Amino acid sequence: MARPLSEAKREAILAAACKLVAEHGTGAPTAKIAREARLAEGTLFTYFASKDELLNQLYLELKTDFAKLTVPSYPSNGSVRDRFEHFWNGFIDWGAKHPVKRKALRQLAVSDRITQETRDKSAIAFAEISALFEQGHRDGVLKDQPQSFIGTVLDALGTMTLDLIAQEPSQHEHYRKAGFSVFWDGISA
Amino acid sequence: MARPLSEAKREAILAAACKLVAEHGTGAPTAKIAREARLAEGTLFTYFASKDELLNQLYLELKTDFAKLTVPSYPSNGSVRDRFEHFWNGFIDWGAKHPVKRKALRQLAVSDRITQETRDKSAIAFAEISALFEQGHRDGVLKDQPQSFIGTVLDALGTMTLDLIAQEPSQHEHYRKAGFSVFWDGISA
Amino acid sequence: MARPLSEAKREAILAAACKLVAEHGTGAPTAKIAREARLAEGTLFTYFASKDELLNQLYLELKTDFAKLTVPSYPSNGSVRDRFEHFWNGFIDWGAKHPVKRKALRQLAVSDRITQETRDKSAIAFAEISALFEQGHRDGVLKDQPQSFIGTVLDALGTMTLDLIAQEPSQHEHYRKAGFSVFWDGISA
Amino acid sequence: MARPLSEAKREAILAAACKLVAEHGTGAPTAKIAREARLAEGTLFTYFASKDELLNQLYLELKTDFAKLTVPSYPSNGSVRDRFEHFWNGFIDWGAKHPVKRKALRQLAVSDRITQETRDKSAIAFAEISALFEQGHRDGVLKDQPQSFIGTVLDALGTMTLDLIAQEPSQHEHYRKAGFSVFWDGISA
DNA sequence: GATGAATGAGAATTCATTCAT
DNA sequence: GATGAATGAATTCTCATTCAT
Repeated sequence: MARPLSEAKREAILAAACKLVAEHGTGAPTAKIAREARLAEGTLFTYFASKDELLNQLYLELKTDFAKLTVPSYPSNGSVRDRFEHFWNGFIDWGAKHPVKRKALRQLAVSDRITQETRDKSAIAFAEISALFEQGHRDGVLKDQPQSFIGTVLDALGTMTLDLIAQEPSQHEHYRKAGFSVFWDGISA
Repeated sequence: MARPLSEAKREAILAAACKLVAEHGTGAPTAKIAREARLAEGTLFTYFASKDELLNQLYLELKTDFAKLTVPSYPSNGSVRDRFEHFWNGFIDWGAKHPVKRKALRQLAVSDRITQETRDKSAIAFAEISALFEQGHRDGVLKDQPQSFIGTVLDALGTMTLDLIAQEPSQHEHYRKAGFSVFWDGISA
Repeated sequence: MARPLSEAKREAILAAACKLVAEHGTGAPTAKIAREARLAEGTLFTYFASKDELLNQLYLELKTDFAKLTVPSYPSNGSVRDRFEHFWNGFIDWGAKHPVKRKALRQLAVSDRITQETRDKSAIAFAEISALFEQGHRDGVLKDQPQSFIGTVLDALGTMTLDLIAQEPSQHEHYRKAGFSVFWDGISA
Repeated sequence: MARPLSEAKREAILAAACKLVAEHGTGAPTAKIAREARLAEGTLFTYFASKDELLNQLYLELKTDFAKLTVPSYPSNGSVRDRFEHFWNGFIDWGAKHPVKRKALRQLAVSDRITQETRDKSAIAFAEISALFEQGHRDGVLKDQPQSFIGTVLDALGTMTLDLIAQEPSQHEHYRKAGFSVFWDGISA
């Protein structure tokens, strides 16, 4: 290869796309994304074959990024409730710290340009918390529902909590706690 | 008057917009919306001055439609829990019956073309359930959180439940019940 | 005829067209013209078969109106110079009094929607000052040029003078006099 | 740079716009202008951000082009009258040689799409003949009027002369001479 | 690989004109 | 005759993508 694709440029494009999709939805023009990334219009297409591919990659990147920062750190000892709360707090703090990424994710989530394949792949990133769910079931502290159901509740209430925090940042801790209370009381047996 | 503006046509446009926005987001072309409504391209603009106005009206219409069908029927006697459940069931059944309207509403909700004014107006449609929240507080059966917080939880879990039903229509009743269980346990004191 | 066309409406349309063409050129929409005339969009077309016809009629009307108010009053005795000056003053005062009509006329004059036929017809309205030109020639006070040339000089300098007055209305009399001085010194032998 | 903006294409667009504006006024469609310039519709907008900008640039270009060809060549010795006549002849010959440019200029001059800023800028191009006006005043050969007035007379009579020549090209020299006679006799003391 | 000019298929919107009422 | 809704071609401008440099 004469000159390898630069990872830095790839990430600059994704970062730019994230910002513009958050602000203007998936209709954000590729030309603006390229400019925001300080690249020429055409260069974007050597890194992503099409806008759809860029959007799908971005979705994946954001989901993975979120999983990476949230999942690994939770304490493997402690009660199931504590571990869920630890996870919840990571979830909320990540989202509150990266409002732009969250907004972009919301836009992408409702777009028909994100394929089912991409959505499926992104779910894998969360596979690692499965262990937590399983233990919860074994211990009988969770309602008798499939993991996917509880995961969905988590996502819905987490998203909601982040929206509330986005509107009133000063109430960050209050909403984080209130949200977890609803979550835990809602899903525990 | 030569020919009065036809309410039927206005509604045909809204119905067409609903369908296409549900499928393709707010980027759905006005020309396609008009064709779907069996009208000429230009006619759309005698009913709605601009695409933005159409989108905002559609949002309002869907929210109001939803409120109209859901809100009024709940029994004014019975326990707070029963009344919440009755409301929840109306919410879920409406959404399950009108998946297209729901999808359109989700698209519109994240679009920056829906003004704050429109969002505020649409909130008024739900004013009538306030009484239910208030009684819940007076009776001490709800957690000590502002109405808006509980309303948001309701919306988040309701949306989630509808998404689950959309994926597995045969599990309609199961998810409706499971969703309410999470909701009630999550918000009751 | 069940109901004869109303002369008042015809004139309302012409007046409205005059105003809007003056402001926005011949691109002024017929719908706006109709509204300005307090008529329905369609009504305009029972008075004028097409926009082009309206524009041509307007051109003719304005030219004729101008001729009617300017031409007839000049004194048939007096020197050729005095009579020219009298005519000039009528010309300028009409134009200064009707700036909207003048602006409309300028827009129409450069438009390719005004046919040669209309332009020719409008020239006829000025036939009556021919006598003045002829006498001027006979008396040898005018340069040896065809009437049309001197008429054109008159039009050019008159238009110029009116533009200057439009810019500085307070200098009306000054410019009227200065303009005539250029005209007369320019065309007299 | 990948491919630099081509000056040739810019000029092709201006030339095409000139031709079509001369023929059909400022309403000439950008699509036709692009086609006339043998470019794709969209390409026009990489050279001019909007139709208004194109129109304003065209106005400026034509005025400047005219000034460049007319102004510089006049002899700095000789009588004021001779120098004015030299200038006049340049003016007329340019206009007669470029009837399309002249027609376009007339259309643009009455259009409200040409901003005051553009008009002011274009006036600067003529700053160089100021010296001629000033000397004329010092020598007392001109009527006691501001430069702008005499400049306006020049423009009005020049335009008129060119219109006459456009109608009868064979009389070019006759009208050029007759026009100057009116101008000089009209403005000299 | 990087650049950005070139492309042309849409996009929203306007408008002269027609015609049902 | 009057009305104004209906029409759809035309208009300006945008944008994903290509490709010459």
